[in-house]
Amino acid sequence: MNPGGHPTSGGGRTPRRDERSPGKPATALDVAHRAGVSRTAVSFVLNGKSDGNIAEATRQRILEAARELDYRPHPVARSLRTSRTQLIGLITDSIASSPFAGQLLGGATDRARERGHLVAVFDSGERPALEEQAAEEFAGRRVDGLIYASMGLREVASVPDVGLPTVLANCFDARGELPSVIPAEEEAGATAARCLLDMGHRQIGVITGDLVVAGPRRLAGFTKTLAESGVKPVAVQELRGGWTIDAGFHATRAMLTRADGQLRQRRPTAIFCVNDRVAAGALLAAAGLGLAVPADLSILGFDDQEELAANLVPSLSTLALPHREMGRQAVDLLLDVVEQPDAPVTPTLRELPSPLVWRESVAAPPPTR
Amino acid sequence: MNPGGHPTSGGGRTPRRDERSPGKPATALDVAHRAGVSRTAVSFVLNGKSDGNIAEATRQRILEAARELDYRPHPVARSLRTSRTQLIGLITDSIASSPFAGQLLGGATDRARERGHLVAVFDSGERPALEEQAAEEFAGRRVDGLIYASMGLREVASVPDVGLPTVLANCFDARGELPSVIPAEEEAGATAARCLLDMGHRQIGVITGDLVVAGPRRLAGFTKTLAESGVKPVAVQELRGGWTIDAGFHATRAMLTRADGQLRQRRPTAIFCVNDRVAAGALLAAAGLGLAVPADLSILGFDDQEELAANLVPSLSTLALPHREMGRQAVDLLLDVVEQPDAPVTPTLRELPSPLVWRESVAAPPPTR
DNA sequence: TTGTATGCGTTATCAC
DNA sequence: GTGATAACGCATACAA
Repeated sequence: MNPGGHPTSGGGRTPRRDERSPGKPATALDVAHRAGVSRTAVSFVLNGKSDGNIAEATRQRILEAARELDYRPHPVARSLRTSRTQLIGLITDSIASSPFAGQLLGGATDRARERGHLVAVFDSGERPALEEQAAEEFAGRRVDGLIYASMGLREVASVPDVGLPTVLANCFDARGELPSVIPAEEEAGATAARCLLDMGHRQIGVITGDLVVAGPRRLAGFTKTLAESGVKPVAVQELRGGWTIDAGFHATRAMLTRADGQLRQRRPTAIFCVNDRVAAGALLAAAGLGLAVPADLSILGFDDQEELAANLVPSLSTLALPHREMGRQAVDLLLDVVEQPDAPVTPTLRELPSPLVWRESVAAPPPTR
Repeated sequence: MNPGGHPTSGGGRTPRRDERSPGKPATALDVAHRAGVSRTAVSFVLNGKSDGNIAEATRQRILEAARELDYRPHPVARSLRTSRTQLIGLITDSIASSPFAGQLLGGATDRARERGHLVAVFDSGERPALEEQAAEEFAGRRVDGLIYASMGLREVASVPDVGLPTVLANCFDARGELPSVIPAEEEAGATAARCLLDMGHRQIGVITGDLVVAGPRRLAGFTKTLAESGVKPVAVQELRGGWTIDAGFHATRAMLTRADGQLRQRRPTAIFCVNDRVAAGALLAAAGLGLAVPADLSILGFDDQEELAANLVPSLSTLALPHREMGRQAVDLLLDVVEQPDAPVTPTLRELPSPLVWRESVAAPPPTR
């Protein structure tokens, strides 16, 4: 209470109460007891509400007592009282099958931790029925909010509404009512184009695919940027269905050779591929045709599928979808609304850039021709 | 709390009190009230302890009341009381970077859900310091137990001990004190061998790698099973470091051709590859050498790296590491000890089989030779 | 400025 | 069989 009091041992006989027997964490009452104050004071100090309420000396005493006792508020008791669990539910259509979803998840858990939250995850495995169920289970568990993450960018028809703050990651809802964070696909296409343009390429080919949402946007940004420099793709191949290494291989051959198997006269000096697998096929096709990459032909991939892109020879320059960052920002978006329950729900749509990952497969075009 | 104890709203209009206004979930007291019994009775019935205590009629009445009110026990309140959060903490060295970790996670969340638990995850991103921190944070959050999962099979030196039940997935501790679940690597090697043997192959090559733990075991099982049939690998290549498509390509060429580039006389009719990337390289090498797969040469991969194996031409037969099952069983192991706190901790080591995934790249050897 | 009393919703211990 | 009553640990309106 006052400096003349007994800051440390109250009685003469060292009862050693400060060393709590392990397994019995200190409670707020213990702290109050030890600091010679009430639980209220403890609560105020530890929640930063001590400003005009608690004397500085008292505050210090409480802080010290808490430290000595290694006090941590019991999260469950706190939750019961505040009706906030500091838990986020993340529902995804497939963590399991995508190498990217993990990045998103990693970003989300990281950021959540920074903001004092845990992320509980549930994988619907592409079974929409389970998503609804998962949402309800999370709601029943009183999570503070929900994140829906999809593996591929897509528009989701309906998100189960269980009365919880919800944000979308790598997807968006038709009615644009929910905050969501997605890749800026058009910009990514533009980045790819600029990369090739800046290296001096003018004869540019593109192998695209029937990607539902992302594809057209990406291609639009690509061709538009090209057009702004007065360049038109010299060749375009559209892959349907399987964007495999094999498909990339054949598409590239078709793009580079004539029917008789000879190299075309007028052929691209650079090819932009819809994804890294296709780019891998392109690499192989080039090798088969005696074209050196990147000396004779530059190849730019998409996705930064690490297991693949970094291990090819030559290693693949590509664009990395911002999965990790989507995870982080989805959490931010969500916690912002969780922590401001009264604020109006702004249907934010954040579009994140896909950074270029420079490796070996892109260089300036060959001087001649 | 309930004003006047009227089951319906006080006013004459819109009685419908049983349809709780959303946002105000029914409590156990509400149920007791509505069924005209005490909370004790409700608790007994809902926790299955009604056997000799509650009259069947009463039991039914309570059940009905609960159903009508759509009562669900408040998990936070329950946790506070039982000091069990029904939460599992999963720490992994890299969800993010591995396509497999997702499977493990999926299996874990699935099984946890079946047993009434949620899985909160944290990705240390290969930073061991963070693992300790994560463990402490989970402990502070009062999770019921911890799972450590690693991306590649390995022995872990020390697992942070935060006084929580812990099990290991896809790794094991040096002292064998912790329950853990890992792939049966030797058996997997045997399975691969038997697969090739059963198809009639006797000239068998293997491209292995310097995989720390799994490699030797797997190879041991493979060669042992071969030996039991009196077969010795006709060629063995060991890859160091990068197990890339490219490495597989060159290793396969080396295995199939002589120094002058001609096909060897005595060459394998089947090759077992350390992983699917290497197998992809083998596929390409075979194609380059004019060998048809699987007609002239069978290729068996390992890992079932889906993005790759299923999309190659021909698609790759391979062995799938039991990641999903490891996740499931890790949860089972963990919850078994969580639910039997008094039982002695048996340092179980479960070894799970890697199923063969039949696709196109393996067939009988060519008749001649 | 500090202390007191109460509620969050459950489970568990007893007397009745 | 049943029904009060006490924790669990924290936060806070309100009284001192």
